[in-house]
Amino acid sequence: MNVPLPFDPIDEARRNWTVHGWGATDAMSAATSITRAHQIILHRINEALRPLGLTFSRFEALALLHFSRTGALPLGKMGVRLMVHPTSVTNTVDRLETDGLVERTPHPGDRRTVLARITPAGTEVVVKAAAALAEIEFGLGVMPATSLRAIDTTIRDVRLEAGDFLP
Amino acid sequence: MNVPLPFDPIDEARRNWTVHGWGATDAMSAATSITRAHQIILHRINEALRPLGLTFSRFEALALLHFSRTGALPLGKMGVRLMVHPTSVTNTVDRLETDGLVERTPHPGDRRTVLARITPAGTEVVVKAAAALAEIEFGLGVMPATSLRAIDTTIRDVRLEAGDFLP
DNA sequence: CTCCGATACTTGGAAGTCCTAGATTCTCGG
DNA sequence: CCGAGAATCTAGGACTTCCAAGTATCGGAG
Repeated sequence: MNVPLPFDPIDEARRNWTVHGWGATDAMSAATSITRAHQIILHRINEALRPLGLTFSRFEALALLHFSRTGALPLGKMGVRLMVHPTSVTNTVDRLETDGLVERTPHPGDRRTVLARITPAGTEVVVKAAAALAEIEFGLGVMPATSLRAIDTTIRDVRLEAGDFLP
Repeated sequence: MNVPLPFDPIDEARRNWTVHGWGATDAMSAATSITRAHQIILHRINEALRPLGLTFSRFEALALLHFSRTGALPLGKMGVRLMVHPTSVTNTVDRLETDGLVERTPHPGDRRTVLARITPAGTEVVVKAAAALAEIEFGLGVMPATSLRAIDTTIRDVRLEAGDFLP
């Protein structure tokens, strides 16, 4: 399988970065860590969802619809809420529709807008998927609750500064 | 442009998650935050590298070669050090080679192995790119040094548990 | 010395993300 | 009321990542 390195590759990068005088070492290290963390948890999450025929992004879209009052939302609004590009939503909804978990319906009153509506099959799957993800704790089982909260709080500043939402 | 939401979408997800009794709310929140943070910094980094004709993954590969004693490494070793799949390295080196920033050379003594060697053009570009990234602080300029360190330390546990390296 | 499993890389395919560029449809100011 | 600009979605392309399979090579067991 995957043999672990005898040293931490990010520590090694820090050393090299410092030796070469490239600056912003802490930021480099944090950015690399976040990238790797994303990779690890995404892999674990998708592994847990595979038996259900879902991926993380499709699950997120499905959960958003499930949470909505009427079970339907305009694609554009979904993109904003999920913080992804509009074309990604089109792609995601395409797949979900192919699998019968969502259906597109016209918006009454605005013919530009398309609504995605979760189907009964979609509801059934999203509930199972949520249980599967809670089971593996989103791949973050080793992290104590205080660390999880700390990550949240710290990253909130970045999201805020990036203009995701108002204070 | 991108109008900020009047509320934090991750907070909203926490509420929904809790109301539905889906469990592991803190883990869900942290996983979503990490995903979003990755998205934000990757976008900023690639923006800063675009004028140089690089992407983040290509920069990482180039920097690794630049740091190596001889300027050349087997592709397999690069994959382990960069913590990505072997086929991703093949892809990345393909692009870098097309742009004349690295060249493939045979390994003396093992004909299975292919070495990627950084070229003078590659060296020139990677130094400029490092300066550009330090300039924008890897998209993490808002984060104080203590937060950057905290992120690092916390995520180290996840990477360790994922088998990235030995303690 | 030969054979067969392990290693190293590449190919082809599936997913996801984003961007640029259309085609519709709505809205509001003149 | 009508036309220009804004808003909404889709199409096509670039990029990354991964997986599954295939080819070539090495190296140790018998």
